[in-house]
Amino acid sequence: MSLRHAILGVLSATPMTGYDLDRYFNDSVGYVWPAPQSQIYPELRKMEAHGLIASTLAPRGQRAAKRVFAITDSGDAELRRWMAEFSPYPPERDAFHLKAVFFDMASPDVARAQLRAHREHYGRLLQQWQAQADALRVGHPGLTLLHKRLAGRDPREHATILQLKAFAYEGHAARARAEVEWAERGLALLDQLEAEQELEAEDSTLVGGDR
Amino acid sequence: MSLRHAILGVLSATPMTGYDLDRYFNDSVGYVWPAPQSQIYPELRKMEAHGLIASTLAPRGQRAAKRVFAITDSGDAELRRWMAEFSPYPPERDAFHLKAVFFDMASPDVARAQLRAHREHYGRLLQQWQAQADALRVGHPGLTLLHKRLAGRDPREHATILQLKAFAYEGHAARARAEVEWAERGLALLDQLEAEQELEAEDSTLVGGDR
DNA sequence: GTAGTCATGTAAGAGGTTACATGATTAG
DNA sequence: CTAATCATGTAACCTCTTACATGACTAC
Repeated sequence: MSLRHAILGVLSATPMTGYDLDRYFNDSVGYVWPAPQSQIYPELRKMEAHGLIASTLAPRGQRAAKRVFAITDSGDAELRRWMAEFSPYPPERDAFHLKAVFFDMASPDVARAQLRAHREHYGRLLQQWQAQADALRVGHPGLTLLHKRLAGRDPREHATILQLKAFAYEGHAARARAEVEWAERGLALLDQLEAEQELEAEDSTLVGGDR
Repeated sequence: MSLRHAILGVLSATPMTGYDLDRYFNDSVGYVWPAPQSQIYPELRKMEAHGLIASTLAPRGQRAAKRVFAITDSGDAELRRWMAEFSPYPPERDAFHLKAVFFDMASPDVARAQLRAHREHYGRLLQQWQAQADALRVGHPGLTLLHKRLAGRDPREHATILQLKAFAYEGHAARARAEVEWAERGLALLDQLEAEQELEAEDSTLVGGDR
């Protein structure tokens, strides 16, 4: 049910169409819950049926219309209930870490290539998340949604809200940094293990008496 | 398809029944890909149909039999192909981090309780993973599956294999540690923000001239 | 006019969760 | 004998992915 709460959270800042939500979740830098529109539109209709959100038709050009969704009191209550609830943690399942468990089945070069790709991948994510957090800390967001959210709150709260949002992004950044550092330790380990192997090979040559 | 490769990886150490795999994935400390038996048994049959594994019936007591699965050459090739392949990364989707994005919607006490629970959860995981990695580094595994795996390998490789397995567990530990540290930074931030709020409240009282 | 964006949907299928169901074997 | 473990399955349901489909609007 996390998509539902992600939508409630976003709509708590401002009303939006399904299309806007799709762009926010998947295109914008601040995406926090990636979801395809094939999931978003049906979920919006379910949420409206449950009374968590309400839609109005807004004109779009001359003939067309678009459906704008706004959070209801019931939706706001559900968001707050979820915030206070201790949600169960899903099992830790990570395809790359699974692969790492079997690195001894592959050549060092294969393992090295995998770890390099892993480092690059999380390096990119780290940059993104950290930039996002930094932008919030120094207070020049450039984020329209955040501005709308702040507009509905007491100005004395603004600094606190920015700090908390930055903290959330730093959580993603911290994870990414842990992956980068782990991959780097792995690359160093592979070098070390290969150097040891070569030493052993030399030793056995000497013991064998071939020289 | 990660369950498939998790199974191939485990069966590359020794043949097993579906029940053994279920226990390894879900009960043992070294679990790397949690999966219920309702997924394991059908997957085993599919894999056998594809020739990746082969089963033989082994006697069990007097009347019953059990089906023991062993990896085939084709399964071994598939495992190696997957090891060298660069698998796409799934989108980052984390329910707790989503919740953190909306901490400004909740009271500091609610956020604090959430972060404490988060710290405890990952603290437990960290202990588990780190203990696992440490046991491997000092070389007293106590893991039957690992012993079976080593039995099929050149003794000169044993130290290397143990180092690589320990490295894999450290990856999980590193993630857990990042979560614990992030949660602690969050708790400190909440204290700081609340202290600032109180100062502001005092200031406005003074300005208001009520004292 | 046409390309790109805005806007909203449907359908098939993979992977995962939870619950139900059954029966043999072993340990006490 | 009884409880726990061994062993193997089915069924319903949910989430997410990928692909297909349609049409209006806007900028050039």
